[in-house]
Amino acid sequence: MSSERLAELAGVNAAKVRKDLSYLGSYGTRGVGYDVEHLVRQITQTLGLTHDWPVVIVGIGNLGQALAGYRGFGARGFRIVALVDTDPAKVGRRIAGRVVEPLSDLPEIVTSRGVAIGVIATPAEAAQDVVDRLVAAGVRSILNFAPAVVTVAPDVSLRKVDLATELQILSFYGQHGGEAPATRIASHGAPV
Amino acid sequence: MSSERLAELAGVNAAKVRKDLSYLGSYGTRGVGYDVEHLVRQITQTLGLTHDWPVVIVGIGNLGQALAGYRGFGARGFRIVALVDTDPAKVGRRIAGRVVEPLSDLPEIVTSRGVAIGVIATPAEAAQDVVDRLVAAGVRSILNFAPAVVTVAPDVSLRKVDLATELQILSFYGQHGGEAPATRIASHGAPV
DNA sequence: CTCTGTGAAATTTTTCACAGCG
DNA sequence: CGCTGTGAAAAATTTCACAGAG
Repeated sequence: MSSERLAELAGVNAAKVRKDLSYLGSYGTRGVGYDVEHLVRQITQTLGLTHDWPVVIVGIGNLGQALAGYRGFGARGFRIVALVDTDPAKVGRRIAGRVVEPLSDLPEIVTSRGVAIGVIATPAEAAQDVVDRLVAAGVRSILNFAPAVVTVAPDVSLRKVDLATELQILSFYGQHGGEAPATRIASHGAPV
Repeated sequence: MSSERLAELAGVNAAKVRKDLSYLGSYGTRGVGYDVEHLVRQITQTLGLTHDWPVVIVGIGNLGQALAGYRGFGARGFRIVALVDTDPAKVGRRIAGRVVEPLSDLPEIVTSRGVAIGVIATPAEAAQDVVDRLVAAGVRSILNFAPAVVTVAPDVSLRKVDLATELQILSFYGQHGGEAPATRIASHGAPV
C-alpha cells in the first residue's frame, strides 16, 4: 500500500506518513509501497505493544464496569488483573469475569500481580486518595477518568481523560460554524 | 494571580500563558497579574460555554450509563436531552433520571429537542449505522467512544475517544523508562 | 519594582520536491 | 515508471527578553 493511500485513510499528508514511517527504518519498497502486515509488526514492536501490561481499575461504578468490559484492551496487551472498590456492597461481586476486591488489598495486589498501570474511575472526591495509594504501592503510570485535579510526584506518569473536554471541542466547532475540522482521534493527529 | 503562578499550576511556560491569554484581549494588570474571576468569564465567553448544547447518548450499556451520570457535563453547558438504545429490554427503563427511548425515534428526538451533539456509546458493530442515522437526522457534531472506525461527510465534526490509546501512551513512557512526561490532560497540552 | 503584552528568536512540526531504488 | 526516503523550505508553535504600564 502506498503512502498516498495510507495518508488518505489516515486523513493526513502523504509526506508525513513517509517521514513518520522512516523513523521506524526503511520498511517500504520503492515503486511499490509498504507491506501493511510488516508495518503493523514493526509499529507494534517499536511502541512496545508486545509487552503485557497488568492493569488495575479502581472504582467499579458504571465507568469502571464499562472499562472492565471494554474490548480491545486485551488485544493491545493490557490485561486487567484486578477490579478494586471501597463499597462493601460491590466487593465480592463478579464483574466482567473478575471478583471485585477491597481497596485495602491494593498493596498486596500491586505487588503480587505486578500491576503496571492504575486506572482511576472513582468519584472526584476519592481520586487523590486512590492515586496516593497506587503510588505508595509502587504504580508509576496512572490514567485518571475522575473529574478531579490530582497531583503526583514527578517520576509518576499521570494522564487525565476529561470527557467534557471532548464535548467542548465539538461544541466549539459547532459554534464557530464554518468548516468541520479534519476528523480526529482524541489526543492525536491520527484519524478516526 | 501572575502568569508565573498560572503557568506553574498549568505545568507550562509563563510566556505561553501570557501569549495565549493575550489573544482574548488585554485582561491582565501590569505589575499585578490577572483577575482570575474575570479571566474565567472571558474564556467561558470566548469558548462558547455560555451556550446550551443538547446532547443525545446512543447506546445505554455501561459506558452510556456512565456518560449519562457523568458530572460536569451540566456545569459546562451540555444538557443530556435523550438516551437512546435499540434493546427492547432497555427502552423504557429509567437511567440517571431519563427514560431510554428507541433508536427509531431518533429523527423526532433530534428535531424536537434541537440535539446538537450525538455521543456514540454502542458496540463497534453498531457505530457506523448510528452515526449515519444521527447525520441523517441533522446532527453535525459526533463524539465516538465505540472502538470502530466510522466515516462521515466532510461537513460533520467527528471525534473519537479511544480508551486503549490512552493506556498505550502511558505504557510507552513506562517502557521507555526515563522521565515521566509532563502531566497531561488527554487531547491537550493543558495540565491535570 | 513587578508583571504584562508582544516583537523577535528559537524550536518543532509539517510540507515540498526530488534524487534514486526496485 | 511509481513511489520511497529525506534534505531543505515553509509553517506553526513555543520561548526569550524587554519596553513600558500600573
